Amino acid sequence: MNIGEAATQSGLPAKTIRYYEDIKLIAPLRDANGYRDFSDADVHKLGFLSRARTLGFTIENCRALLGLWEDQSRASADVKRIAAEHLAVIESKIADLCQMRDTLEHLMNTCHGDDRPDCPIINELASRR
Amino acid sequence: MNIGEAATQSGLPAKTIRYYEDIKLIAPLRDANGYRDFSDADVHKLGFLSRARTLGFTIENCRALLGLWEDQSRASADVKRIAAEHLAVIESKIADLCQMRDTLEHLMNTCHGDDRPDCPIINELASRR
DNA sequence: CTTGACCTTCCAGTTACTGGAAGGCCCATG
DNA sequence: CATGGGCCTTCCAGTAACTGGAAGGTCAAG
Repeated sequence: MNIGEAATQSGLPAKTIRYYEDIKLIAPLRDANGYRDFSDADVHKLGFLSRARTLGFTIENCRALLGLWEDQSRASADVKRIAAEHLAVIESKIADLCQMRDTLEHLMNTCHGDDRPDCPIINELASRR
Repeated sequence: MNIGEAATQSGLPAKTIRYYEDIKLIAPLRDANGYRDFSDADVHKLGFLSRARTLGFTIENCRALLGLWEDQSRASADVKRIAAEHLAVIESKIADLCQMRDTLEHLMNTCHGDDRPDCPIINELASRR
């Protein structure tokens, strides 16, 4: 099938699929006219990538996971380790963002937000520490 | 003062400070030898930028906030609006990450993570939907 | 005078795409 | 048979916010 159909079926934009071929995550065949020809297996792989990316795995994580997926004899521990590392990254990001949110919320609560110039948000950012 | 001292005082790497000059967030004077010469006001501004960036404001947010900081007559509502928009972005990111975390945690709990090949994490990623 | 710590500019790379230009291919309609 | 629209192709550039490194100038100490 052509890239448009593969895009529809996998839920990934055609541009992204071409990019994934560029970085050698997939290698669809080519028709005589130069068009990419995606097999069901290719589309399945794209779906895998789409789901892994949705879970926030990096491209290099995805490359590793694809390798493990295709290695019928890999240990589930290998997969779990990648997932655990990724989970740690996610949790750390969440913690950072929550910290930001709390600080910002606090600042917002102390700022009256009217047309007067006095503003605790700016004051806090400007304060030498 | 030289860039090294400005870096120490502001907590920003010298590279980042040069970058901020590049994109016209700051405009330190120059000594006869070509070295940047940072005033206390410059360093203060760098501290402001550092704190705003720590709170996750984008560079363009920072540019706007700097403008508001230097405008003694701006309304606090202007600042609060930027902060509120930013807060919404942060909260949306947190929600996305929490979603990822929950899904990943669930998958990790169902994966025994030993040396057998069967792995629910991979299976889930591979499942056609 | 040399050494080492500074400083300068410029170029390239990072992540994961995304937009757009220029041009080829395919099918249906007039 | 021509043409138009919708596919497809490649290639180049841009995004955000730095970061690393090379090549070379400056300065203060010994």
